[in-house]
This record gives sequence, structure tokens and C-alpha cells, in this order.
Amino acid sequence: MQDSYNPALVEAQAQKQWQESRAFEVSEDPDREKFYCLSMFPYPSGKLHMGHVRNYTIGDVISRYQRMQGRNVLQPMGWDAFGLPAENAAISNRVPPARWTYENIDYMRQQLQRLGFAYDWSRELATCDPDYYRWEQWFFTRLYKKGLVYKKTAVVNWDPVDQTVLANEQVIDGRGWRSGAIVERREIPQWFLRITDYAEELLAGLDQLEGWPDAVRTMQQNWIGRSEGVEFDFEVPGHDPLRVYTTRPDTLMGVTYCAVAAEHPLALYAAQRNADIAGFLEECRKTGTSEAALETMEKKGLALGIDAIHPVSREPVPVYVANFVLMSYGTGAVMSVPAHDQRDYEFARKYNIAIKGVIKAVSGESPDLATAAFTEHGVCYNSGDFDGLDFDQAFTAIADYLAEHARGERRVNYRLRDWGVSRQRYWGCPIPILHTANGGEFPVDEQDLPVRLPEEVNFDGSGSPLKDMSEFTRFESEEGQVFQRETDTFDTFFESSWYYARYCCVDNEQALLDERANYWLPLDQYIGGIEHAVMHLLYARFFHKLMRDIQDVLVPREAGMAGAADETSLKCDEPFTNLLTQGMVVAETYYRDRDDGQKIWFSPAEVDVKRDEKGRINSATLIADGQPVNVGSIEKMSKSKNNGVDPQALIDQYGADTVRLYIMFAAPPDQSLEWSDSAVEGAYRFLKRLWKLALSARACQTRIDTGVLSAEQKEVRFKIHSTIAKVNDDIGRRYTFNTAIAAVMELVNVLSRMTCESENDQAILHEGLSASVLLLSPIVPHICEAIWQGLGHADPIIDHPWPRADAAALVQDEVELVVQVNGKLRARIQVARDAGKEDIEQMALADENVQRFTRDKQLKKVIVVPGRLVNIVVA
RNA sequence: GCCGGGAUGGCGGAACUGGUAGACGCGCCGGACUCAAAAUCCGGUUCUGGUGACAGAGUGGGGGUUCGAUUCCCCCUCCCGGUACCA
Repeated sequence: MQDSYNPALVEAQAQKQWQESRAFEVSEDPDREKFYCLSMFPYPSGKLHMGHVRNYTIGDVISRYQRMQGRNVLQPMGWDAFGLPAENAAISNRVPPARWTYENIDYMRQQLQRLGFAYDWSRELATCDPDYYRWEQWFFTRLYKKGLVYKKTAVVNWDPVDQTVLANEQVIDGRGWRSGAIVERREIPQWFLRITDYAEELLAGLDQLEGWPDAVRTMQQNWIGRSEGVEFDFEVPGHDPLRVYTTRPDTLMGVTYCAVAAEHPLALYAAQRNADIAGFLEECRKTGTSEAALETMEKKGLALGIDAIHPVSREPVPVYVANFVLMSYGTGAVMSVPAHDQRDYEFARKYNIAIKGVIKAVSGESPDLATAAFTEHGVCYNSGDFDGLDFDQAFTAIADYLAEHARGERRVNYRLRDWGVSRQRYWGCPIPILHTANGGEFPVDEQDLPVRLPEEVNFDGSGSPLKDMSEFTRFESEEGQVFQRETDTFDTFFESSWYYARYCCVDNEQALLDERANYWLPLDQYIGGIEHAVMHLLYARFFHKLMRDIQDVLVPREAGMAGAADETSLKCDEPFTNLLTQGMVVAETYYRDRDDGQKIWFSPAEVDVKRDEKGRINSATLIADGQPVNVGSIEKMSKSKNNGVDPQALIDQYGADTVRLYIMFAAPPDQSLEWSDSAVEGAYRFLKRLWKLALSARACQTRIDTGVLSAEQKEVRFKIHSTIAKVNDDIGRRYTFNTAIAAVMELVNVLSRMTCESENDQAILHEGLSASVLLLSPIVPHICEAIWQGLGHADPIIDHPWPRADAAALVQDEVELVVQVNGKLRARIQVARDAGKEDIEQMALADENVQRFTRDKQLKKVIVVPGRLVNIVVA
């Protein structure tokens, strides 16, 4: 050990040691318990941001902790390399997306290596590599043959100026982000995966995912949105019947209108005869496609002049076209009950449609419909034969009535919609479909895969360059038949839905998976941002079940290799046993208003902040011109707000260990983390203090004579071993790395205050320091490796067994109890560990300060909580 | 809009199963060392009153349950994530 802590040197030495011993390359070992730990792979956007550092440090800490528990730990890393930002970069930098992406990967890989993460780099993968995406093309053709894929039209955002499809993110206030043109809805044919076939299993499986946060399970459950209802027809004279679905058949007699989507055949029919309606449909074509935009926009509609026939009363009911009804969701039409649905109520008020109450409270009170709908379950009235029935009875009676009259049937419905996987983009995995001249289409043959995406392209941002590349689109079969290739690519969620499985066998060129996947899967720990709670994690669960159910996804490895050679399918039902959702990294923002109303954002590094004596921000000025800037809100670190802190600069200044320590210490992993430069300095200070303390204990006595310990020495050993127990619980069970670090800091504070005179003192200090570095080593592995060796240990710390608390050292003779009077703290007393309740009560009552509050009062009762407190209740 | 989450000193956070509110760290204040500064070390630091012992108040706001509530229940405010083509 050097006299002063030199992170650059210490980290280079440790990393060299790990690399030379190939410490993190692992293979299947049936005799050892495996642990597969994975952090969500990054999109290679350029360089690492703090969110990445946080995500990967959490995964690394868990991996290294599990390794010290003796498990066979797999922690791989790869690149979610297809996506929109590469196309944007291509437009602004005139670089092909492929080159931009590969350069970013090279830079970011080196950053990850500099941070010392314990990855098995031999398993690295990139989703834009044909060796990777060929298997999802192969898989898609299998799904196609199994009928799990189909084509239908779906709505996209169309920029009429740039002549291109826009992502929701690229639509800002209804306009294209580059062109500024009003975006239109356009229906185009797209491929869908039948995720709704798996809705029931995806829902039921959530109950078994006990290692997942409740919030994520609830969100997925609500997203799937199983409901029981009735689907039935309103007859429309001269037209096809109007099919609707409702979960509230009990309110059927309160229907006073129906509403259909703008693309509904009834609306299209009416528009041909009425210019106002045609104009309204045109207006609907200009609304956004996102749910948030649709739900928050002003609800508008127009009567079509068509009546539907109520299925029970046979009364005519007007049909409206409404901008909030979606053709792509459900039947494209809804029944409306203004009295018992708030949205219908507001719509009816706006357009003067009748409001007919048919449900009253169970208490018998009629609903007050003057200001709002009555939406609770209740009892039917105004409903003819159904009067007096409660919700369940009315549901049954009305569903039966509709069934008997052949107008409808009970139906389980899901909010979940089939997964549209087509994207009209270049930088993605080509969808392996061939089109014939006469409009037929079929999947590419297995032996013709992969369909390679051309990487040398001219990319100008208006549509996919593939469309103009005949060398890509033209395909001629061996028989000389000519086909057109599909130019759409897959949704990038397609790639990220199965990468975790591919890591088990990246080198297999014969199959998507082999039996090694059954050794490693399911993941023991998955770590990623809470923003992925529903979509990515639901698609991955779905994909996992597909891989389990499709033939030949998993094949045995070549003959003669170890392992269960007869395995031909994936054995588990769920991919991720435990899930940790990490919070975002946020930071302050600084800006100035420009004349045109836009804001210019300044990086925290460009701003000088003055604080008052309490630390509150007084003023902020731009260093460049000394003029004031506005202090904005605290937001997620992002390019758009220019509030990112570059991890690289901090690594260069303090080393990887300091960055890892700070980011794990600043907040528990599932909360958002507010960046603070000065707190990073504090983490660095702690490591320097630890180093200095370790220097003093390098070559000292290490045998403790437990027979002759003083009270002070016993206390230090109690601290050492209670810290071991706490840190083990914090890292292994609670995942509260911040409190684990705080506990070791407390221990180091105790150790540095020790007066080290006797050999026993030295030995205890050595014991305490060894424990401290073992406990910290998953978090700050480099410095711990160096100190560990400095303390005279011969084995590498990464494989040293995790420490266990010595039960004998945890026994205390006396404990402190708190004494409360009427719940207020009045005294503290020291009592023997095994003191009886009555003795404790006597001691508490005898305390002088306690007596000040109990004197002249009547004693009502005394509550003794062993080991904690005494509460004396007086009146 | 809907679904999910959050709010505790000047700041990040701790208090795990209803039992000491503020661990640990940052910042700040005072001191030591130094010609001086940085670094380092020592002490203090929720607010109010008090030299002090101590007392009162206090966990986004309002109400409730309890001997006792940051923790459980009801209502509200604000902030964050998702909302199916950002990843």
C-alpha cells in the first residue's frame, strides 16, 4: 500500500488482476448454485450518463455480494443498439446510423470497463448485429406459422411535410417536431403479435412474482385490465348492427345515445351525405394518437342523423360520432349512459342529450344528477322488468336477456391490445416477409436468414432509405421468382424482449437458445428503471412464454458436450424472479428566457451558485458573462435540459470507486437521486480516511484473546459484529445500499477513535478493518482489494467468503431503555439485559425527571416494551 | 384524463413489524495546525425559549384510530414515472 490513496493506480492494478485471471468469465457448473444478475442494457447514445452508472453499480454490487456468498454468478452486458436516436444523429451529423452506433458502443464499453464492473465480456452482444437479429427473424417466421402473427391496419402519426411517420415523442402539441406541420392520423397495414392470447397467463403469473415490487405488479395488472361485461348489438335499420361492449349492463336502460369512432363505417356513411360530418371527420384526423392526448383533449361529437334501436326498449337512440372513441380499441363504438358515466354525462350536457337515471343507491335514495353522474353500483329503477335488481342480479338478468334474444353475449375483455411490431424506420431489424406481385406475402425461408440490413446508406430523414435500395428490396428465389422485401423494421422492444436469454449462449450459431439457458434462467435479479415497469417488462414476459411454447427455440448443443442433451424447451414460465426498479438521477436546472419565448438551458458546470448561511440558493450567475440565470426545477438529467453531469469527468478526478460509493450512498436505489457535487467530495474523503486508517494496521497482531477484553474492547467488537449483521441484511435482503454504507462509516468512525495500545487493541482494529473492507468490497471493489492485501490477506477479496457476525460478540450486558410519560420522552435508563418487567417499571418510576411529570398525577398504566421503552400513562 | 409512486432539518437521506424523529453524509459555524492558504483533525448544528439542566413545537395540508403515528385509515395539495412509435 502506498502512503496516500491514489485511485487511478489502485484501480488500474485491481482491474489488471481481474482481467488476467479472467475473474468474471463463467461457465455452467451444475454443482454450484447459480446466480444470474442483469442490469437492463443501455441504448448506445454516445456516452454513459449517471442513470447508467447507477443502474450498473447496483447490479455490480449485487453480483459481487452473491459471488462472495459462493454462488456461480453470471453478469453479462450488451447493447440495445437499434433505435430512433441513431437516425436523428445520422440526419444532423451525416453519419450512417450503423457507424454512429458502433463508435458509441466502443466508447461506452471502455467507460464501463473503467468503472470496474464484473462483467463476463465474452458474452457481449449488440442487437444490431446480424448474428443476434437473425434469431428474432427466425422466431418471427415461427410465430407466423403458428398463427401468432397477423396483419391489420393501425393508426400512425403522419407528417405531411416531411412525408414520414413520426413517433409520439416527435409530435409536439399536435405538430411535427422538425417540420412544424399539423400531424395527421393515417391508417397503414402493420404486423401484430397476439399478446392478448396470453393475457390470462400474463395476469395470473403476476401473483407468483413475489420478488417484484407491488407497484409494478399492480401497474401490469391494470394495464392488462381484465374486465367482465357484455358485448351486444344495437340494430341500425339499413346498416350493419352497431356492436358495443360494456362492463355496466345494469345501466342499459339508461342508454340515451351511442357514439362511434371517426373511422367507423356508420360515420363514413354519414359523411358522404353531410359536409359538416365530413368536416368533423377531417378534424378528427388531426388529433394525436397517444392516449394522453386523446383523454385530455376537449371531448367533441356530432349527431350522425342515424338512429340505433335500443335492444330492450326498442326505442330509437341517436348515434353520434365522437373524437374520443377509437376505432382500433374494442368495437369502435360505445353505448352511452350519461346518468351513470361521468364522460357521457359531460358529453350529454354539452349536446343537450337526455340524461335518464336508472341506478339508485342501495339505501333507496335517488341519485342527484344535477351536477354529476352517479357512477357507483346500486339498484335498478326506471328499468322495467329489471327494477329492484342489484348490480349482480341486473348484470345476470340483462346478459341473459340479450343472449336469449340473440343480440349479444357475456364476454371477458382486456384493456391490453395486441402488440404492433411494425415500424416505418430504417435503423431496426428488417421484418422477414416477402411480397409477391399479386399482393401475396409469406415469411422468408429459414435458410435465407438473416435478412441483412444494409449499413452503408444515405439517410436524410424522409422515410426509410431501404425503399429506394433495389439491392435490398428485390429478392429472387432459386426458381427465378421475384419478390419485394418488406421495408418496415421491428419495434425495438422486440430485441430487448429476449436478450437476457441470448446471453446464456451468445456463441450458438445453430439455434436461438441451447440447454445452457435452462441452467441460467430464470434471472435471479433484474435491475432497471421504473419507466420500464409495464411495456418492456410485459413484452419480455410475453416473449419468454412464446419461447417456451415454440418448437426448436432451444436445442441441445453439439453431441458430446456436457449438459442435459435431451432438453428441447425452455423450462421456466417467467424470466425474472426478482426485480429491482431504480429511481432516476435528477439535478437542478438553469435557464434564461429568449426573446422568442424559448428557454436556453445552461449546464450546472457553467453556472456559479451563491448560497446563504443556511445553504439556500441566493443567486445563480453564468460564469461566462457574470449575468444572472434563472434557477429551474429539479429534473431528470437530460440533454434537452442540459443538466447532465458527465460521469467521466468525475471518474477522472476521483476514480471509479468514489463515483460508485457516492451514487450508492446518496439515496436508496428505488428513489430518485439528486445530484450533488460536494457530496461526491465527501465520498472521496471517506475513502481517503479508510486508506489512512488501514495504513496504521498493516502489520499488526491479528489474534484476539477474547478472555481478557475490557468493556471498551467488548463495545468495539459489538460494533464490528452488529455492523456485519446489519450490512448483510441491508445488501442481501433490503437492497438499501445507502444504509449499509452509513453503517460501515459508523464502524470506521469507531475504529478511528480507538486508542490502540495493547496487542488485543491492534487485533481488534485489524478485525474491524478487515470486516469493513469485506463489507464495502461489492461497492468499492478496487480500494478494498488493495487494502485487503495491505492488511496481509493472501487471497483476492472478490472470492473471499462474505463475513458472518460472531454471536458471542453480539451479547450485551446492559441495554438502554427510553422512558416516556404519556408518550413523551422523559428519561433514559440502563437496565440489565435480563431485567424483569417489574424491576424495569420500578427503575422507570424512580427516575427523577420522570417523577416531575408523574407526581400529583394518577397512575393509569405502565407499558413495557422489552428492549425498547417504558411508557407511563398518567391522568 | 387514467394507472403507479413520492413529499421528513439549509441539502441528500435514516427511523425495517405502530415504540427514542433527524443515524450517516453534505453544507454551514467555531476551534487546532500553518507565515498564509489548501488539505487534515477536533467541537457544534431541526426550530423557538433558556447561560444551563430542561421545556414547547415539529415528518406536504386537514381530520381520525391508538397509551404511543413519519409508519395505519379517510379527504386534499403539489411533484415525479407510465400512458402502447423515446428507450
